[in-house]
Parts: sequence; structure tokens; C-alpha cells
Amino acid sequence: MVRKNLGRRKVEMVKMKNAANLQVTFSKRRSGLFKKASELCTLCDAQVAIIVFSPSGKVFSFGHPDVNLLVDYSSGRVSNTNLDDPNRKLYIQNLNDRLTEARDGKENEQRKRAMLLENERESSNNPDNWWRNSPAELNLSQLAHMKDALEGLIKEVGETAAPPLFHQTTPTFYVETSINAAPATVNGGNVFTNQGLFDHPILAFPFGFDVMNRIPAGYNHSQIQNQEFKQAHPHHGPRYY
Amino acid sequence: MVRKNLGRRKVEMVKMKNAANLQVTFSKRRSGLFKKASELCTLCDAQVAIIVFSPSGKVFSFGHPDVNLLVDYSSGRVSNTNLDDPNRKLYIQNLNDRLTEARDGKENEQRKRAMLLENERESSNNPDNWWRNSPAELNLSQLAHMKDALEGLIKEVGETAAPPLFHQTTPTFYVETSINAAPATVNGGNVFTNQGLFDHPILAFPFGFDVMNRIPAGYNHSQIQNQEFKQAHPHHGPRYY
DNA sequence: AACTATTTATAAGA
DNA sequence: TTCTTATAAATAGTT
Repeated sequence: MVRKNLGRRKVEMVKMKNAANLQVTFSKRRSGLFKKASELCTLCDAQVAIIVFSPSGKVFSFGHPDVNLLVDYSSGRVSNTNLDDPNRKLYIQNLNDRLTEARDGKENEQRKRAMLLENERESSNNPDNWWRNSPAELNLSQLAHMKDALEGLIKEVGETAAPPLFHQTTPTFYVETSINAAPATVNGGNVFTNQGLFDHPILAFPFGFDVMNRIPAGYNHSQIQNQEFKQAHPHHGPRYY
Repeated sequence: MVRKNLGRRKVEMVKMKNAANLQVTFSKRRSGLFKKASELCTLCDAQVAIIVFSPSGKVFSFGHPDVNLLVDYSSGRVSNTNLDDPNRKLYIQNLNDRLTEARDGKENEQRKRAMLLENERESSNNPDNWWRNSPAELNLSQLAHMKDALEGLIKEVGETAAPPLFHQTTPTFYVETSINAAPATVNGGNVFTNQGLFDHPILAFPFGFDVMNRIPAGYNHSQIQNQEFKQAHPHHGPRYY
């Protein structure tokens, strides 16, 4: 009797040629990636943010506890007074690290920074370093001044109206929304896909994905809330661990 | 004869209790996550950015082609004139999407946005929505005005001095650096870990991780360049596909 | 979207 | 930490 199914086969690690296959594989693997991320969060108490651009230009995100918070946080755009407890903890921990470092030798730090700046200038021919190529050069104190002005402005405007880059409501659980993809629910993070992220952040209201989570005892269940954007979303069901 | 090794065992999906085990698992799984991401990039021509905060406060990142570019991009902080080709393509694609959307009904869009804003106000009691709580309220045209001012300022300052959030040099290949973790090389992305990211981005020069990639025929090899931050880094060796 | 034979990831143990 | 081993989990190709 012949086998009905050859089973999984090894695949060469190069870009897939068959477009249809690529799309399916992308979908499966993105799913797998987000699940792995979610497990890392749950199992190891880590915080993870993922942004994925599909070859066709769709944007997907995973975040625990929140993509925006983690991205903002890692870029220093969030002030400590706004941080929730677990994040404040991390923040303070890192402030302490900085402090220790400063105690170990502020001058040494400054030399390192100057050196890095120099290295960066040298590498400005690399096309990947376009951001380094600038007609104007400001010294650190000038930058500090600019920073203060900018900080104030961002604070004033950003806190009033800047929406998160990705629209999430409930940490710890995740929802996946896409016109073609089925939503999935999993422990440990929030997942969104959004093709309308490219407005300027100050003006953009990422349209389309408002989410309500219901969490019956023992598992997590999520649904799209906003009728206007509801699609056919066969439910993948919760994952039990 | 008794088994020497019980083999992998199923693990309950809750936070691990044994701290030592947790650390090992975190390390293995983070590695696995980055590898999966890398494969997704290679196989499906996707672009992926990942930020991971370990429970002990370390920061790791993976990015293809570049964490900073993807993060900046998704937050609208990068102007299209600065985008490299593949990113410009994506950018334009999304501009087109927005255009289509606008053509389909600008008023309708505005109603959606107003509605979302309303929804957001209602949910401002949720502690996760702290960013929505603001004493002041601006209308869209006021915001547009602010946006323009802010955009100019950000462009002026940001392009001059803002360093990437994560320090990367070569797309397509990755390096992993950490005091305790061994570096790994893999096709499809850049990996960094950095505990010093928490300066304000305008002032911060993420210190410590400048990288040079050597790419012998057939595989990728990476090393830390800057002597000042060199650690003992047993080499994991390249991955062959 | 479901199905399986395989490949791949990884929990423990050494 | 690094290596091994047996098992759990992910997934390529099919239906």
C-alpha cells in the first residue's frame, strides 16, 4: 500500500519561487513565530514586540504587554511617570544600570561615545547608514537643547492625540485580525495586522481594529468589537496549555 | 537496560519556577525565535523586527533589514525621501492604499476616525490606556498644525543626530552579542543585545556594539569589532541551509 | 482548512 | 555553559 502523504520535506533556505506556496508558508510561519513569542513571554516572563511586513506589504504585529509601549520604551520616548508597574520596574532597573556605569567613570563613557560617533561618521558611505549623512552637525549640548524643546512638544502633542502604533486593548492575550487570516487566540501577547499605519502618527488613527477580550474561566477568547470592520473570522479557538 | 535520557518532556505553559531553568530556557527559546524570524525573512521575503526584554532587564533585538528602519517606518517617523529601495516600495504601496481608501470616501473615513476617538475616550478608565488620558483636547486641524511643526523639527533634529535604537551595520546577516550569550550567525537578519538603550534617543549613542561582518564564500561570519567592548565570545559557527 | 510523515526545536540530564 | 538524547512541536506537501 502506497503512502498517501509524503509528509514534511526539507526545504532549502532560499526565497521560495512559487508565489502561492510562499503566501501559505508565510502565513503558517508567521503564526508559528507569534506562538513562539507568546510562549517565551509566558514561560520566561519576557516582554516581546514583533513587527512583520509581508512581501505584499501587510503589517502584522505581536506585543506583550504592548508593542507600542515596548517600542516607545526602547526608544526612550516614554517617560517613567507614565509607566505601568512592570515597565517601571524595568525602567528603574535600567536607570540603575546607567547610574552604575556613570559611577564607574563618566569620562570614560564620554570617550566611548565620542569614539562611536567617529566610527559612525566613517561608515557614512554605507547606504544602510543614510540617516548618518547630514549636512549639519550639532554638538551634544546643542542637541540637548533641541532635545528639551522636542521633548516638550512631543509630550504636549503626543499625549493628547498620538495613538499607539498598533491598536491594542488587553495585554496578556492576543488577537490576530486580517481580511484573509483567521484570528487566533493565545496566551501571552497581542497580535494585530494593519495596513493603515502609515499616516503620520500624530494624525493617524489606525483604523479598523478595535478589540474586546472576553476571558471565560480557563482560557482566552477574543473578538473584533467594532462592527464597521468586522470580517468573516472563523475562530481558531483558544490554545490550552 | 535503563534509558540514560528521558528526552524532551512536555512543559506546562506557565511561568517556570526554577530560576536557573528559566534562564536556560529563555536563552534557547530566544535563539529559536530569532532563527524562525530569520527563516521567515529568507524564505518569504518578509521584513521582521523583534525586540525582547529578558526578565532580568536585558534587551535583545532582531531585525531584517534593520530594526530601527522598521520601527521608525511603522511609526511614520521616516520620510519617504530617506527610504532605501525596498522600503520605498513598501512605503509607496501603502501610500497607494491610503489613496484608494481616500477615494472610497473621505467623509466615511473621518466618521470612522471620530468614532474610534470616541471609543478611545470611553476606554480611558482602563489603566492600559493611560496615554489616552489628557487634560487637553485638540481638533484634527489643530493637530495637523502641530504635526507640521513637529515634523519639521523632528526632521531637522532627527536626521542630524538621532542614532538608531539598535546598532546594526549589515543587513542580511546577524550577530548576537551579550556578556553571557555566545554569538550566533544566521542568514536573514541582525541581532543585537544592548542594556544601554535608555538614554533619550536624540542624545543616546547606544554604546558597546559596533560590528564588522566578514562573509567568506558560502557562509556568514561575524565578530565584534570594537575592542573596548569585546568579551569572551565562543563562536557558534555559521548555519548552513 | 485538514491531514500526516518528517523535520526541527528543545527539556532534561550529563 | 555545552553536548547528548529522546520526545514534543512545527510544518511541507497533499487532499
